[in-house]
Amino acid sequence: MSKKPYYITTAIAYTSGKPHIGNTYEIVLTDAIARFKRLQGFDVRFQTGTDEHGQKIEEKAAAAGMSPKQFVDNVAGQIKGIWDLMNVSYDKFIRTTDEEHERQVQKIFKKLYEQGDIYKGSYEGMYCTPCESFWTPSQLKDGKCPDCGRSVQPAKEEAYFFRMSKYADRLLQYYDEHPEFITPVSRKNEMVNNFLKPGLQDLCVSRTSFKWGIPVDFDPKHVVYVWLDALTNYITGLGYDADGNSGELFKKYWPADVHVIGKDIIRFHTIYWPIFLMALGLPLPKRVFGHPWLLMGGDKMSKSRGNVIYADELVSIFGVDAVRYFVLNDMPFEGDGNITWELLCDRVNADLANTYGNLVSRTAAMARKYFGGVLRDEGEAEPVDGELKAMAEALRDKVAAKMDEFRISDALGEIFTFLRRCNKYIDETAPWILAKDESRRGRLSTVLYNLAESIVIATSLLAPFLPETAEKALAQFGVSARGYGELNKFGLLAVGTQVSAAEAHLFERRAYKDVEAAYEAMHAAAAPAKEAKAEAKPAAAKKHEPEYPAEISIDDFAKVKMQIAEVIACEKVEKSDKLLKSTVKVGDETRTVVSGIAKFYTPEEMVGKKVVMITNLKPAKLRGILSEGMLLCAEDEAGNLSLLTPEKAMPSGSGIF
RNA sequence: CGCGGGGUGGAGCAGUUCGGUAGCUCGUCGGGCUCAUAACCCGAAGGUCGCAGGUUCGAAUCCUGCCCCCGCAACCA
Repeated sequence: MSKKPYYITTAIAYTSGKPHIGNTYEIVLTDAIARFKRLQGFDVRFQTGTDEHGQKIEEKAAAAGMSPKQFVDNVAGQIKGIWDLMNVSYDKFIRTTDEEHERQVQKIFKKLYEQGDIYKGSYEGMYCTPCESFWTPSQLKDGKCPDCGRSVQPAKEEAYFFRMSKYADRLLQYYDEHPEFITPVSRKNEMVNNFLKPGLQDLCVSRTSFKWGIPVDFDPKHVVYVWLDALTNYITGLGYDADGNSGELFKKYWPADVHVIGKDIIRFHTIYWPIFLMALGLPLPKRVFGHPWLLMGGDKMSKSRGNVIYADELVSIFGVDAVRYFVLNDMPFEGDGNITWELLCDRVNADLANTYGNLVSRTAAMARKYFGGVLRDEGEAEPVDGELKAMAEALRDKVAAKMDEFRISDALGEIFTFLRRCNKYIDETAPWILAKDESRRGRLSTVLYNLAESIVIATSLLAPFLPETAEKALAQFGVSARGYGELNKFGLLAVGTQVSAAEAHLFERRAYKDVEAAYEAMHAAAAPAKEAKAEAKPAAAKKHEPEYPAEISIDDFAKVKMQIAEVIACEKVEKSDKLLKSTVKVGDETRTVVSGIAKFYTPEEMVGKKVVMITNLKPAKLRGILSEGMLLCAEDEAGNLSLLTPEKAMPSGSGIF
């Protein structure tokens, strides 16, 4: 009997930086599903990888003084390192810079072009240079830019487009015939109502404004734009060939059983990707699972700190499986999940250490103490045993049912409900009392056997989620994981099995205080002065990490003209929570500056301040107001801002060197 | 009228599709037990299910309006 193939993928990670715990969640989630499917006997292929092209990477690489390729090699290495750290059992790690992928993307592009699905067109419209925006004639106000009111010029940018509308009906039909295609189903209506019903726009699939991408081979000033490049990884990674010479893997595994992705890119996976596949004449994936996001809880943990948490930091404090457990267990099926240090401690202590770890220790300890570590079963059953056995035998299918719906947290819940039942069984049978009575030795042996057997079953089911721990736990009982086919039967543990003589705790309880201290210690080395206010916002902390070149010349510095400016008037910008519009005097000149400091300064206190301003910055419009410069601020880790002011009174207009 | 998600005992969540005694974990309090990682077991307190209307014999669940929070977007020169 040959195993049924099961192809599962994650979205490929964008190589613009180190992935945080939220990104890591997706891969762990997918890994748990993949491992569970393997346990169930499927021939699983699990693919993940990195998305490495695009303007943003081109820019980041330049800022870091590297070539784009060096840059992505470095980040892809980091990402792979974290996936490996998390014990992710992927079969293929694809990179969009892989030669074979690039070659196939070019072929696919050409094929779609030749069959008329892709056509050459252009963005067209009236262009406002300062705003860097295109406008349609109907958007213009009196023939001028609706934002800044200045004149616009007709402009055009050449690009290739994909004819989406042609396939819309077929796609809707596919949705109808495959109600499970979009999971959770609630997202389906969103797609239909927002994108399909109003009529699909053609999708731009090439760019000329940057170079770091896969060139269109018959028109090399274009590079293939992200989605056609990224999405096709799912087939190129299997050896798909656009000329019809696809490899064995592709024949075996395509179409995918499930694409696991973040809910933000559901649209691309449930509209554009199926349509690309239709155009290529390929079957569509069976399912797309859009999981929610993991958010860093608002600063609920005492003194706040920067909010971005990385998987490797968590692992160094809690261990791999505790982190896996947390993200798998605490992520709701639909709504976004929260992560806080307190919740993490809570989970590790209550579930992993107390319920599970302690159950394993106390069972093993009793086996050692009462029977020298040998598990026997003298068959003295009592009615209490029945409930335990029935629950154990039903567990496998309950877990599987939850897993089929991707309800990971519920699946774990089933296992832990059973583990709690095991703890209760110990109370009901009170082995320490049986041990005092020589005539109850037989009963005692049966109780311990039942416990060990229950642990083996539960642990075997836990293995896809906590692979390392499961191995350790089973080793305690001198056995290896039980096959799926036997997991619904109670009583298969061999009599005479020897429990390991060494005591071992699966998980240690963690005090919140200690965890906090450990985290601080870890950061003390990297960032000495880290103190934050409760208002710290993750975005603020993250955004201000410009990647500076190692050094610049004095000429670079000389380009920036900074002067003292005096604020003579200031008001809040309407409909903005961050912006203040200031009128400043620089020498004899009066200028308007818009600054994102409303959270830290009131308009009243701004007036009269002498501040440092960049006066030769290209003007830009913010909220429709032209800002003619920039006020310099210092920003701490928490995102708190402080304006820079001269230390002694200086006249406005003074230069700064 | 930008888009979306959410408001259920102190905390985190389930339940809302197809209305019918409000459920789980943690925490708190009380009790039990001692094999075990101050663990485990039992019991209790604690909820106007955001607000206001409506439909209904009956609404957390359906309808209408409103309030609040959070993402995204806009925007932080």
